[in-house]
Amino acid sequence: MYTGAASCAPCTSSVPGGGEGHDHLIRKIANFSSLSVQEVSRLREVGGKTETFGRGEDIVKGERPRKVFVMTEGFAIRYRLLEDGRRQILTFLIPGDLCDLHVFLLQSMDHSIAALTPTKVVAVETRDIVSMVFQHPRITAALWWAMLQEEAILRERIVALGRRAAEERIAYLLCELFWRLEAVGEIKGGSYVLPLTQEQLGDALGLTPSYVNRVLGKLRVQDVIDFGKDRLEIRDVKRLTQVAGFDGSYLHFTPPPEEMRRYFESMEEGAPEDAA
Amino acid sequence: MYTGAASCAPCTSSVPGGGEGHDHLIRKIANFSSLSVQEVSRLREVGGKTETFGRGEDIVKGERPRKVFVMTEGFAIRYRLLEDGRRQILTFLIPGDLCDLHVFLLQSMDHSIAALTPTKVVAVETRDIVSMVFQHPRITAALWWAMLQEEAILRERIVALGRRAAEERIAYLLCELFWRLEAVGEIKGGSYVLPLTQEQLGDALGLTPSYVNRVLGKLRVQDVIDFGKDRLEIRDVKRLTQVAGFDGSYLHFTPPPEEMRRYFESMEEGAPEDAA
DNA sequence: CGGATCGTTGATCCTGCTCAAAGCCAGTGG
DNA sequence: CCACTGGCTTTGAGCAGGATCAACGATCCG
Repeated sequence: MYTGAASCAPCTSSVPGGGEGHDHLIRKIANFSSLSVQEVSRLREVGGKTETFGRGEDIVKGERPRKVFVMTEGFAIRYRLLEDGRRQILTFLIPGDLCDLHVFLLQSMDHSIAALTPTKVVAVETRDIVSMVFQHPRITAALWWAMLQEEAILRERIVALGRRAAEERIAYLLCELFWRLEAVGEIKGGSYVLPLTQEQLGDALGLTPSYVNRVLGKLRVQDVIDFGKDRLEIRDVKRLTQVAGFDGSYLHFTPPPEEMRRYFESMEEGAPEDAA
Repeated sequence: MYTGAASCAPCTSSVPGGGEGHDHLIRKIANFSSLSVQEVSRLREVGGKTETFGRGEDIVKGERPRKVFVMTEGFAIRYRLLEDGRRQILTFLIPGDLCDLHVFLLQSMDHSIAALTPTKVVAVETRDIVSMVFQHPRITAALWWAMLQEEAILRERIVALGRRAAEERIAYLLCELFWRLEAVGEIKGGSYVLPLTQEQLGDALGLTPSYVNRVLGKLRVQDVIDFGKDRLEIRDVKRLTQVAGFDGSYLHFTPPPEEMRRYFESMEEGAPEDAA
């Protein structure tokens, strides 16, 4: 069994095992379930060519999606533009995130994805994903989990936008990114790479750049965080968490219920019917 | 082939075929893909006992989810409470909606679901869903699609909360519900059942009850809508759409790309590998 | 009839927006 | 090495969309 780095607590060791492939993804999944060595290598071999995008470049435009992307390096956003130029950033994509696990069913994307920094993605053929899904229940479960997490993140954003004040929102987002980056081993000490302008932060949180600036300033003066030059330093995690009212349980970095694990394992060897 | 009511345009005929089971679900799916008669009956037989909930009752509390629910009747909300009592409504559930297609993977729910009106749901065993998924690729595709749609709705809500003004948000939500109800045949003429208080509307849109009231008043005076007594009457769809800046394409009531359809159909008869 | 819940309206306040100008780089070109 | 530029941050002054609070009507229901 490959268990990877299964803790939620700080941990900065690098991922074991070979190439540059899906290490972040595998590591992220390891927070949730343990895949067998076989499964891990099956996952690894599901790779297409690596594609590279420059800062600001669109990874997926509005049109019909063809492939699934796995982020392997960089920082990207999903976003939507309104006709009058208003922009809303929907999510941030970090290494290990799946771009569009099943959008191939759709006629068109309802939003775009752009790289904020030089970004690498592995493009996987839809067909490879689908056949893997039908062959490896445990991998399927892991991918489902990733989708669930993604959805939970969206819901949490809704809560933030609907019911939290500016300061809370900002603190919340910073907490969330901390946990997510943590889960793929991208946290060094108390800080992480955050290649965002204040305007982009605002576009994610429904705020204007100047106001974001003021709030950041306030948090800096209070020595809670220091956000500058593409890097966020968290000076006081406790305070930040508290300001945010953050509770990370929605990220579900926690193994699934025991029976479910068993159930998926039992499907591994054929007969899906005879589950305990 | 069962094609059901596959149009997006107004249509009020009732769903053909037997019992009270998953008719709304099947009808909704029919907007997107056509299932065979076999598949439809397979779907129909995946039913557990029907459970009933009264107005205001919780359907799913915070705890560990065990089953998948399919809404067959009524109107419900997913919501989250913050510690200080603030509430955010995340989504509205209408007949044909799946409650929690794969949350069984999680240790705990991060939000709750409550009935706004007397509501019926069919509780399906997780295991039945999972085995159906592995046996019927086309059904799987349909369920995936439903999940995608759900996610798109969440994203669109984020856009609304982040970047739209109060009036736009309200109009937007009303448009969305119109389309969704339309897709399951719950629109009569220009109006639909909307058993919401203004406070609940506010909780969904990040607004206070009084302000919701003012905006509704304004829209009523302008003869765009009339919202009263658990029913919304749309007086001027064009104006409403325009006020909202609504574009329904994110709901993806549109068949999937041809090759994908073929691909899933090809998997129907065994060998997942030999796709065109 | 009394009580609850919900809708309506007004007065007032404040969070966060707008607009504008000035500083601060990092990169570029001379 | 300097000047210039363009993006980003910082700060200020003023404004407004929507919040708050409070009171009063409806309506429903036992």
